[in-house]
Amino acid sequence: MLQMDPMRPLDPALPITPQLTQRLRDRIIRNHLKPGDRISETEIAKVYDVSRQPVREAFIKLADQGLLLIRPQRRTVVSRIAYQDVLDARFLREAIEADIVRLLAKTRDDALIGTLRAQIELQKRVHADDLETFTQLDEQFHRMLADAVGKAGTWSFVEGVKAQMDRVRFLSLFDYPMALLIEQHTQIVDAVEARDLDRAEENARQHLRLMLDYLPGVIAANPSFFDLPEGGLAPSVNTPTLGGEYT
Amino acid sequence: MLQMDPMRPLDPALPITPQLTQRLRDRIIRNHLKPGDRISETEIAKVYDVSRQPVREAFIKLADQGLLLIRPQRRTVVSRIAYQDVLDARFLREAIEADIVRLLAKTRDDALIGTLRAQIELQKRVHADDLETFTQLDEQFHRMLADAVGKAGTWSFVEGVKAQMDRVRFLSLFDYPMALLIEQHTQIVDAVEARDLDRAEENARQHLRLMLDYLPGVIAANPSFFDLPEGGLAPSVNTPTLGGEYT
DNA sequence: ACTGCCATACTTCCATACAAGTTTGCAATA
DNA sequence: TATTGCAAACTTGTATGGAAGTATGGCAGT
Repeated sequence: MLQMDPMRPLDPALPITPQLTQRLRDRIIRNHLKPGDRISETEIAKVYDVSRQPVREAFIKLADQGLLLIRPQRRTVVSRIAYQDVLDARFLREAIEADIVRLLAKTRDDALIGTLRAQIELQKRVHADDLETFTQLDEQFHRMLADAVGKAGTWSFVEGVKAQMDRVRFLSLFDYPMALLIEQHTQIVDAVEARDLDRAEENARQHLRLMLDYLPGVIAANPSFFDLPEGGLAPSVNTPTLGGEYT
Repeated sequence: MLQMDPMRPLDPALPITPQLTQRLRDRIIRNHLKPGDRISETEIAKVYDVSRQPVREAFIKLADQGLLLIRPQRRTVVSRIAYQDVLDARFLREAIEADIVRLLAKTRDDALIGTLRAQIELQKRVHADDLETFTQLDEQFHRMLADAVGKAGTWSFVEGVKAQMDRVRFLSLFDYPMALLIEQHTQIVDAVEARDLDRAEENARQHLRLMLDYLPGVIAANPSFFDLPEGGLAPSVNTPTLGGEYT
C-alpha cells in the first residue's frame, strides 16, 4: 500500500504545488483532516518544509473543489461535506455516465468488453475490508468507460466534482456494498455487450443512485461531518431524481 | 454596455485576483487575446499596476479552464481552441441539461413556465446583430432551468466547462442562428409545460447539438484559432453523439 | 552565406517580506 | 463579577527578490 504519511518529505525535483495539492486532498478525502479542522498556510508550510506560496496555491485549488473554506483574513478550515454538493455531484455523474454508457453500447467493441470483464474479476478478488484497493479499481472501471468512447477529457472534469462523493465513500467504511457494486458493474457490461442501449443506461443510473440509499445512514453516523440544509434531511423535497423513488 | 477596456484600473478595495481572472477570461473568450498570443505575468502585472502574485493566481485558474497554457520556465500562451475540448464540453452540457430538463418536465411549476416565456420574449427583442446581449439572455435562460430544479450548484460546474464553447460562440459573430435558438427555447418550454418528459429531453438535446452543425464552418473561417486532431476534421469518427446524425 | 557556441534577457516557480484585517486574551474599570 | 478597551498574535492578501531553466540574438569560425 502506498505510504500516506503526511510528514514524508516532498520530492524537491518535482513541482511542489501539485504534490501538495494531492497530499492534502487525500488527507481530507480520507478524513484524516476532519471537517471543521483549522488549517493554515504557515502551518502546512512548516510541516512540509516549503514556503507559503505553493501551499497557498494548493489551498486555492482545494477550495475550488469545495474541500477547503478560505475566509480571508480570518482562517481556513476543512469544509464540512455539503449535503447539497454531494447530491449535485451524484446528479452530474449520473447524467454524464448515463450518456457515456449509452454511447458505449452503441459503439460496442468486443475487445473492450473483455478488458472490462477482466477488470471486474480484479474487483472480485479484493478482500472485503480493503476499501482502499476497491476504490481504486472502481474508479479505474468508470474511467475506462469514459476512455472507451473517446471522452477521457470528460472524465477529468468528473474527477473535480467527485471529491465530495469520495469523502462520503470513506466514511462508509463498514457495511460497504462491495458485492452489489460489482454485480452492477457486471450488469452494465452485460447490457453493453448486448447492445441494449436502454438497459445499459438504466443499469448505469441505478448504479450511481445506489449511494443515495446509503447516504442517510452515513450522515446519521457522522452528523458533525455534514452541512445539512435547514431542518435536517428532507431528500424527498430537495433531491428529485429521474428514477421515481426519490421524487 | 459594460466597459471592457483592459486598461481600466481595478478596484483596489476588492480582492485583486478574482477581478483579474474575470477580466482576462473575458478578453480571451471574446478573442481580444487571440489563441497563440504570448502573455506573461510581469507584463499583465504592469498593465494593471499590481504585483505578479495575483496575476499568477489568475493565470493558474485560467489554465485550469483550458484558456491558458502555462509552460514552466518557457512561456504562457493563450491556448488554441482545442477541438476535442469543445466537443467534450458540449457533450457534458447535453448530458446534464437533458436530465435537468427532464426533471423540470416532471416537476412542472406553472409560475416558472410564465417566467421562462417572459424571458424568451426578451430574447426576441434583441437586435439581430447584438450577439452580446443575446448571449447573456441565453446564458440566463439555461441557468434558470438549472435553478428551477434546485441544481444551481450544478450550473456553476457547467460554467467552468463552458469556456471553450463560449470562445466558439464569439467567433461565429455572423450567421448566428438566433431565431432558431429562440424557437428551440420555446419548444423546450412547450414540452415542459406539456409534461412530456421525452420530448423535453429530446428538444434540449437537439438544441445543444446545434452548435455541431456550425462548428465546421467556424473552424474553416478561423483555422488558426483551433487545435485540430491529426488530419483535420473527422467528426464522424471522433465525436459520436446519441443522436445518430453524428455517429 | 551558413553553422555552432555563448552571453543575455526573459520566463515561471519558489522564498521571503510586508500590509491589512481578525481573533484572542488580558487588563483596567465599573 | 462582568464588561469594555486595547494590544499582541494570529490569519490571508499582496509585493518583491532570487533561483533554475529556456528562448533569443549576436558573434566567431568555417
